[in-house]
Amino acid sequence: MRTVALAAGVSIKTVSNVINDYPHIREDTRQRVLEVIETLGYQPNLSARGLRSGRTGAISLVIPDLRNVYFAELADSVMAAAAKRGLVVMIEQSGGDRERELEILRGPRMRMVDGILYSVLALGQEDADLVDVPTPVVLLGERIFGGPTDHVTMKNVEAARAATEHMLATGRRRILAFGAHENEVIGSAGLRLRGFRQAFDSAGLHHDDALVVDVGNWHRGDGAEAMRAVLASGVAFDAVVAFNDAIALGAMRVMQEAGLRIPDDVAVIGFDNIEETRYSLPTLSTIDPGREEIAETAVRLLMERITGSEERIAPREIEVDFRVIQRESSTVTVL
Amino acid sequence: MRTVALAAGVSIKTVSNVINDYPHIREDTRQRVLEVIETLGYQPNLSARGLRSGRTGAISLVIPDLRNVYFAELADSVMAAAAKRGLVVMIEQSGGDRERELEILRGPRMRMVDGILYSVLALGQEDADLVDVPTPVVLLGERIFGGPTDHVTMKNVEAARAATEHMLATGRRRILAFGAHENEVIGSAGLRLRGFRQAFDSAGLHHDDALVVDVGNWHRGDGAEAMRAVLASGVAFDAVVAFNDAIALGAMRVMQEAGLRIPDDVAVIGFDNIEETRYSLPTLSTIDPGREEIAETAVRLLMERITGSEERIAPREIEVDFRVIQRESSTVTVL
DNA sequence: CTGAAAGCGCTAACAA
DNA sequence: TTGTTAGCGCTTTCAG
Repeated sequence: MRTVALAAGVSIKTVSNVINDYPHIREDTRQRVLEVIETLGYQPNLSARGLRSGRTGAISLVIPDLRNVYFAELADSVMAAAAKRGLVVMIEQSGGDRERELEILRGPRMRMVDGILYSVLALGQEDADLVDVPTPVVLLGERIFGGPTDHVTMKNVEAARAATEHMLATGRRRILAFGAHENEVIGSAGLRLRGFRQAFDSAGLHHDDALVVDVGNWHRGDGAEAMRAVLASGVAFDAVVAFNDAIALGAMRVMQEAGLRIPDDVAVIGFDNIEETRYSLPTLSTIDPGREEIAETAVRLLMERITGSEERIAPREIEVDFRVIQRESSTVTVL
Repeated sequence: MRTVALAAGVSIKTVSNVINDYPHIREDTRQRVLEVIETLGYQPNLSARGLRSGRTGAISLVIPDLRNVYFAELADSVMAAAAKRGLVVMIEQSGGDRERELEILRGPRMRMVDGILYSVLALGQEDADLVDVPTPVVLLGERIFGGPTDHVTMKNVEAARAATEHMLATGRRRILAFGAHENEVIGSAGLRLRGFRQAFDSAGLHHDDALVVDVGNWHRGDGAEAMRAVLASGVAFDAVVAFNDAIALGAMRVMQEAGLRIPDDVAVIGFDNIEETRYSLPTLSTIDPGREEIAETAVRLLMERITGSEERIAPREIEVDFRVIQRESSTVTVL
């Protein structure tokens, strides 16, 4: 920078002003400085800037696992939203492990970023206070509500209810609630099960508890395994509301192997609208959780906290809209 | 840090020594300092450290697209390898666009990291010199060989040959080379086609050029589309060697819709061993490219360049071993 | 084994 | 509109 100043015949400060688009600079001075920067190939040292200004231009995205397509797609959307604002994204994987989720939040790495998008699986409502760290945090997901930070999530209850009503509308009655977590009230599984039940209740129908299926980890293999157990148990069903796409796809595979036709014998709907649902055989009906809007909103809220003129604004809870996407797996069979 | 030094009754330098595990410190001094750090909740300022030491502890991973499962899994492996060395990873997506790939490399963001893992799709051999930037770079992928930087890749030719030989061994002869790029010599498509042809040549068999199928982008949808065209053309075939898993899966779907049985009518093998291949129906035979080893090796080489005692070592070309993974899609049908 | 002092490259406050 | 100066928090000589 000193070299640039020298070569352009101005002071260091002027160079700084040019770089930062400080408004009051004579046009020819600016041009001269820009030229010199170009010819010398000068690039600002981000560490120094970070040290001085207290801002690094990076945010962190903490997620359980990139190999999980939902989170890879979320990361993609977050990076797009961040790039629009000139931010880079550092991704940290927690593996959905509680200790690791906390460790990451407290770790020195988080000092390298201006803010944190924090998508947790293991932390729960009782950990709300632990999320209160000096760095701005925007929480994602369904594990903690009413915590000390901004929170962006989807309308889980309503979405699950809509998915279930979609199944009821096609005439199905023996519907699996596929992906429950026993005793969970809050969290994706708990909320989605609640929405599922609401659909039955308000239709004045009874739902057989034998049709509530626990699936531990919501990976494809878990869905496959759980479906095998269901088939082995001999319980009768004509539809599946799966609480995410991965387990829906795993379950579909097992049903097809067992000779069940989808949607003729069993209709299926998932959750997340991952890309693969458009290409599976049959294509999978699902809930679009508004991933891009979630990412965009989360980054926006985080930026507001970072630039922080509104220091004392209360934590905000934002619920993004969803859409029911009907595909082959829940088509009404025309006879 | 000053506060810590004060509270512990030592100098700033001593605190720094403790933090950096400088060897010659009396044990009780170290303990005292560590205690104070703990109680005060001190955390070092990474920007300042970066400014002073010239190292930030971050590396960048430049990839085309996280939504592409192969790259998401690669990113996962890279992050694991980086975490082992205390590094954090910044991911940049290029979209496989040439301008963007170059822009990223030259951008100010790259000043925030100690090194770059650079996985390009659009850049080609003729761009080799452009990759020669001051920051250490390790190149991934098949677009540039013999460039100015270290390079880690898989044995593409050999792997494609092995995949094809696997098909030949199961008695197939009308084998589609699925995913070619016309006129490409280097690059994944070119190399894999070369390996494909080698298998035929050394078996003394002729391969019908009508069975070489161009697929532009190697996304699932492209594979589906290309397979539709093949079926419409009426050309006969009994096996598919697809140059990646995504197009293999897309093609499988189309074949199944068309009533072809896999592997009975058509055997299929892909490339990449993405997780989904273990769960598709049927499960997909594939080439395991040694993703973890690629990531581990790439990070190791990069670290060597960063710590850089071996400044003048010549660029290294490393080819990682692959494995043929046989699954349902290429099982020999027992009659 | 520990302390003092310099300076990494930048921006903010103030002065001219 | 531009220049001068101080200092962000740390590591690194160099002395003790």
